[in-house]
Amino acid sequence: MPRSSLHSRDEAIDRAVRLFWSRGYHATSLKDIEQSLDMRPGSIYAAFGSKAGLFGTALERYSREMGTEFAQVALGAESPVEGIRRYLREVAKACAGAGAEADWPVPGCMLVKTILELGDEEPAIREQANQVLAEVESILTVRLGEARAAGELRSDVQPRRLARLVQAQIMGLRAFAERDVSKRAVRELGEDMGRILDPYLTAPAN
Amino acid sequence: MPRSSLHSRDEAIDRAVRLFWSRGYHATSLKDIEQSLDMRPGSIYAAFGSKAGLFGTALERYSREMGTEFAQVALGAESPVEGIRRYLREVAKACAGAGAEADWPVPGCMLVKTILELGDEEPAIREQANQVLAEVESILTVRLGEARAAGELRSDVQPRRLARLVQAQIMGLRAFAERDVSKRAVRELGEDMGRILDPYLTAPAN
DNA sequence: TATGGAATTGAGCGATCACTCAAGTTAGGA
DNA sequence: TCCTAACTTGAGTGATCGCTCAATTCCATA
Repeated sequence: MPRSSLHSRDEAIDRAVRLFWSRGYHATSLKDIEQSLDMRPGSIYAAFGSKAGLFGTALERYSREMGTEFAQVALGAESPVEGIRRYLREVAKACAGAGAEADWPVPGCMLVKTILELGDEEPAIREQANQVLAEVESILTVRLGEARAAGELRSDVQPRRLARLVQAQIMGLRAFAERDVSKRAVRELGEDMGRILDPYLTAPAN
Repeated sequence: MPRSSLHSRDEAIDRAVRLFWSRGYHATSLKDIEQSLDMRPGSIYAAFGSKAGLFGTALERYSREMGTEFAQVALGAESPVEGIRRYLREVAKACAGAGAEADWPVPGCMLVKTILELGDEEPAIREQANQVLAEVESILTVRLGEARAAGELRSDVQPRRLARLVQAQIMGLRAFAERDVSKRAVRELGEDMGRILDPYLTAPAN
């Protein structure tokens, strides 16, 4: 009976991700959103409820995509630790190539940008980002626990603690890449961060 | 002949630092500034020109204070590398204790928050933050060069490259500390980041 | 003590903010 | 071929944005 939707919700969310990811929450106006999604205020609010609602939906999509990307890169490696190293290299590459036309509009992680930008305002969104970052820590913890069980990591390694160190590497790498710095420097940094894991290995590296 | 100023410019800038540091650029309104500095719009604009001007002045003050803090902590140590390690520990401690009443209102670095928040908008401010971050890299490079010259670091260490790794540690540590995570986790992270330097030392670390 | 002038005030500027809703559009079912 | 209901539209809401400026205050000097 009804009229069908003109816009694909999927594509709208994708565009919102790029928009909020690059500009952040406050600097993105509804005018920007109307233009980028090619939707008028009424449709936007019918579909997403509010600006904060759209941001939350976009953040959820971003988290899922980043999770998939990590799984693809890391699980394709011959070992958990090598998977993390590969991921750091891939992140560095994506950071170095970031731009409007690229996969990543900016190097910085949208989750980190969110918890840095939103303090006490919009606590629901902040909590959402915190939740995802906690999940990332747990995923890394599991992978590193497997690595220890497999004998790749020293038996005295604390998986959760090392997971936090790894997560902080990713945060640091992506924040560093927002500087006005050469692509080479970013790739070298990704490489050096991978080597941080060496002292945690049972066997001496390479 | 004229009327003397009621407000201390110094104190006004200090308050602006805390305000912008915690809330960021966009989320801080002139209403907030009026309240925090106890100044009316006219006085604010007479003294600082614009909101962006005040932010720039605050960013400059922040940078100087952070530079002083690093110098005090790092130069008091027995060696350059030990100085950096001490600084990472001190940063972790400050992050863990951050809050409205503390020295640091939030853990995140104002310079990093700035380059993450401001993209193409306000390019002058972004450039200012970039400049300071480049100076920090250079300061670390010099210190690490001295460490290599003194035989503390292996002769094949590239000071600039290691400096970038260290800077990314600080960025990562302070970004991580914005998560809803225990103080203990933050302090452990600072400790673990200090140990990253071990493989770069000439003498085996204990 | 009178006064020149810097410092301060605060009402209010136009612009933009996130958001609403009545009216218009359009496809599917009867 | 209507009718109906979901979808879209865009002018317009009050609030708030960064900012201006004429009027006022009050100290340092003459």
